[in-house]
Amino acid sequence: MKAQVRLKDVAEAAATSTKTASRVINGDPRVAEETRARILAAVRDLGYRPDPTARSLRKGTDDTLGIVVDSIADPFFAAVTGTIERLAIARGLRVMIASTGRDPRIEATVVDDLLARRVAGLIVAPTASDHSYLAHAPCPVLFVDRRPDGLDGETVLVDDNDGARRAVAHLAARGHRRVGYVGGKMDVATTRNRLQGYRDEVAASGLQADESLVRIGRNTADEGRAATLELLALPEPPTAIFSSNTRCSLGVVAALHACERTDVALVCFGDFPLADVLAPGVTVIDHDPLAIGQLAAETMFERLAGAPATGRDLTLPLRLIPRGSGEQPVPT
Amino acid sequence: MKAQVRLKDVAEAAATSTKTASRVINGDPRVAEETRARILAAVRDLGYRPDPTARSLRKGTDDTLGIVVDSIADPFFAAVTGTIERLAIARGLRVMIASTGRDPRIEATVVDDLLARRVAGLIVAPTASDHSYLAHAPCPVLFVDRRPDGLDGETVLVDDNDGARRAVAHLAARGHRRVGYVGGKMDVATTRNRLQGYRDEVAASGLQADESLVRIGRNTADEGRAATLELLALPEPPTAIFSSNTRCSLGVVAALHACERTDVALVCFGDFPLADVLAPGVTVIDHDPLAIGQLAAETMFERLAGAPATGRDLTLPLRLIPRGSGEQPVPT
DNA sequence: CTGTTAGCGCCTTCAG
DNA sequence: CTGAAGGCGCTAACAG
Repeated sequence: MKAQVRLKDVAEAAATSTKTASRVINGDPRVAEETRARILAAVRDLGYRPDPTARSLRKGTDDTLGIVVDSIADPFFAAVTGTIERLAIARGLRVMIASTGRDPRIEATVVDDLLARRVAGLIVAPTASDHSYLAHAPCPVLFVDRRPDGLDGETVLVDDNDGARRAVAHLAARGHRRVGYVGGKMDVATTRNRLQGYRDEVAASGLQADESLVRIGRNTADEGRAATLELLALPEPPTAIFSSNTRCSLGVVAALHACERTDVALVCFGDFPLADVLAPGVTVIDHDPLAIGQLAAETMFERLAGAPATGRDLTLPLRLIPRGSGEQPVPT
Repeated sequence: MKAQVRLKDVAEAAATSTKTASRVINGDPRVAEETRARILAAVRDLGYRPDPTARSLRKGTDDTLGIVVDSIADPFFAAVTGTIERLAIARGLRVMIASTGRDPRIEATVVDDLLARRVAGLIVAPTASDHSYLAHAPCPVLFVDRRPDGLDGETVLVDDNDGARRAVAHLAARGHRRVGYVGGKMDVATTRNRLQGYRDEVAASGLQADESLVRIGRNTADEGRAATLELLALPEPPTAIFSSNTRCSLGVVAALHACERTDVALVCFGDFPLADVLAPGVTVIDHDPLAIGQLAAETMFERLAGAPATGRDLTLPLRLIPRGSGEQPVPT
């Protein structure tokens, strides 16, 4: 491998000092035009590329954005992360992505590492645990999808409670009185808020508040499928189901189709591919991951540019998309 | 923010030199037990964490793996990347992920940047362009999904040609003579190989080789949908379709269902959620992204440990999963 | 077994 | 407008 071209080499080739070369590289205007031209020529000739590591060590900061999510393989987070990355690159920023697997200890480790690498900013989907240690982070911190515990962090999210309420209200309006709930583990705020919204609307609409209709702790399609079968096997099964996340939804849909019970009404939190192709189409509460990613990225860019954090939630709107499954009537 | 704890602080607290403290941190055995204990105590007391940037600058290498893929939002690459990341973290390695958007210039930029950051190893899904510049990379390089141009790089992939052939042969065995092809742009080797496999098998099975049946350059679900409608509108439409990638497949499936033409047989390259739930279920050639990620990660770990690259392809097996759509008979 | 010296490549003083 | 010296935090050489 050929030796690395250093700033010093550029300076020598241009018959000047490293500092002046550095000024040109960093766009400092106080350099004579002629000198600048000579240095730029040398940069081109030698193929000089600044060493980000050395720069980072010296400046104490890096042009990298840290992103911490549950799992990069989760389609929701993949879409959010992909959007942020695209916009970051367009602004000349790099991106480091790390997954937590929803483990607070792993989260602490990867966040520590990212901070040690002097990231310019940090975007985190927080797991359940105390995040007060991020109150004095040396860089802007922005949360996505969930509010952090123990800290008034600025957060980009949707109104999970309201979304769940609207889903249940939609079913209630079609006459359903027994609505099942399938959702994830309660260690995640998103899940808690959606379940709360379900319970709020069950109470508000005067639906049957039967705890045997509530199946939580289901984080995979297989668990969602199993939960659905359990609900259908109840002595008094629900006539409608609200699925609280996409992983579950894929299992719920699979179970209903496998049992040929698509007469059971269904509303899912989160859109997914082919939801509109199934028969009946799946009615969803859509929370657009691209919009979330875009708002997160733009907010972070503002913080990096010096705009102070509001500390308030940035709430994105939800859309209910009726496609058929949520409009199934109560069997007579 | 409180000042960073440096190695020097640890050394002073332990009444020794930075070099000895460094030895302890790095597990060098040639340190007296007593000194080691004193230093470890100081590390704990002060909460010392080594600075990866400084270490990287000095050592000329980093414990970070670079991953470069088309798009982190693509489910296939999300799954591959997620698997690699999980395994890397388990081995104490960090991961930097970058997307190219299939643009060779962006690829060159992000690869350059990753190399400038002294990544320990690089895993790349190459875009169309000359990759010979990676022949002398200062770290192990491994390719995934596609073979690089202009370079005998070690590559983890599946046999795209064979998979396409098997898909077409499967349809031919059911009596189909006119099989449509829907696929992506030809700038990607994967696509070229799948189209070649299609053509090879069309010839081998004596099917009708009609170029109007071939729709390439379709990289999104919408484009896949449009291509399907075009095929169905032909004076002599195909009785079966082979879809060459998942993005297309989602559009093809949507179009067939929207037109109520699920009598048209369909085999898709790449499995996707709900493929087994649709009616009929979608027959696919499955290339397991988790297995690809795992093999890539493990191969990279071997290279990092010093095992020389074989320079040969690491080919993973493909499975044809019949679910109904690929077994539709020719209408009589 | 331990410590001193000298950088890695860059940028920030502070003088010219 | 330009340059020389010093140091970011760490570790490889090379002594002791």
